[in-house]
Amino acid sequence: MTEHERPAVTVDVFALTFLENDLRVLLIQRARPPHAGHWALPGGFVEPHEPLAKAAERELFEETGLKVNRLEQLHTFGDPGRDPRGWAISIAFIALVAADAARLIGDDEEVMAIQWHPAHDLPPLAFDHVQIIDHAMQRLRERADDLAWLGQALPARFTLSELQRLYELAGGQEVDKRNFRRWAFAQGCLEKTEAMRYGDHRPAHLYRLKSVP
Amino acid sequence: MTEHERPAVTVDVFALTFLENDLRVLLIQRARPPHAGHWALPGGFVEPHEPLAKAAERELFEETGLKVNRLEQLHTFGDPGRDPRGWAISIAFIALVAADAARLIGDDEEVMAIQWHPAHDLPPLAFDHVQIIDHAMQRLRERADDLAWLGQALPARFTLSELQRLYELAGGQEVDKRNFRRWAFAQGCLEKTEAMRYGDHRPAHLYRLKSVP
DNA sequence: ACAAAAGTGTTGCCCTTACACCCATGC
DNA sequence: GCATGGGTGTAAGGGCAACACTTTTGT
Repeated sequence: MTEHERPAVTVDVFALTFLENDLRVLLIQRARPPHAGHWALPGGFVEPHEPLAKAAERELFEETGLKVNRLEQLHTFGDPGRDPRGWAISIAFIALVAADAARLIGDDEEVMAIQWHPAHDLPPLAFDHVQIIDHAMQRLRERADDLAWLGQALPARFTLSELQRLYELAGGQEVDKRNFRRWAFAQGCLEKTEAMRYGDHRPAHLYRLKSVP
Repeated sequence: MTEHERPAVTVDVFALTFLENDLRVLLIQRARPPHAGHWALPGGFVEPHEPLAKAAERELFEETGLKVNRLEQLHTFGDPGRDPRGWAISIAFIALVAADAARLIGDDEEVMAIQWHPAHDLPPLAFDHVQIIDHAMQRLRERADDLAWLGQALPARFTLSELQRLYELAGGQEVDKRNFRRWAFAQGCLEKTEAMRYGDHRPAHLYRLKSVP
């Protein structure tokens, strides 16, 4: 097995949240070449004998301070030329996270800045990360009606209007309010809380996801 | 980038067909260690700067003589210990192929035998290939009602009963004949041919998939 | 009082499901 | 002529989509 040339192997993480009424992607600004100054998905080299999901979890935490439980494998990218340093393949993961739980304090010299970027207004990206994000948004569309999964992008408590807006952005189409509410309740993963959200107008009931062990 | 230890990177192909009224998986018998004598999915090392799908296509052809156009990426496996030779990750692909188009004449000294194995009666397998097959069968269940995709496992012309049997095996549940036919036609990917299949009993009309460019 | 978001039911339609008998051929 | 798989239609029920007005708060 030693006779074969080997590629560098990395993991990249597409982390998505719902913040300020919009879908946002977690990006870091690279401090060093290649692509110094450009924005990129958090990620890095897999360590020897490290499970891939663990590597993704670790890199995400090192670079952004974000701790995530459920990473889902998305796709593996290995096209020639995707990394200017040479032959490299990357396993991409997708995670939905609550933005309020995130401090975003990285501990990595290679990172200049960390930011939740609006998913539909992205800066120029390093490597082939545009492709990775395309795949991820596609996956999001396909799984939008898995409410228990989608809801992970929301804070612990949220209004039904927020949930609906998230659902519409993820799925790529608008839906009727009453139909949505009926459908959402029927999914059986919502729990009404006593709390209300007070704001500009009529207060809204807050809901949370039923914890699924 | 040179300072990192690198894993061996391979591809494996789960090729499925519908043969003798049953789902069958293409397996090769390994001629050399590790796991000499055991059956395994076709696959092998990715060559430097080779696109992953190309590598899978090439390895499948070298080991089994099977040419396949549409390989779909399935999942990437990288758990420690999955290869006794050391750190290795594998990108698994899934392909549905018509068995009649397959000659199964490999050109590889490492392969002792090639066979379409009944998917529900598999021999002991090398590496973590049981896991890969589990994932693949899961994917099959999820996509069973994509008829244009599923139909690739059939020969160029087939009867509706064959299609239904394939559908039931893939999806894991039986369906009513009349309902299935109505639904299958409604998918819009079937074309009736003039030909009939003559056999033990009343002849059956043959259908084919509409070619999707 | 008015602007703005929260909240709430009913109806029609289509799609899905359940279900049973005749037909054409080989032996 | 009989055994075997091929082939066909209908009716009832459930789920989905369309649709508008009242309520509650902030200003």
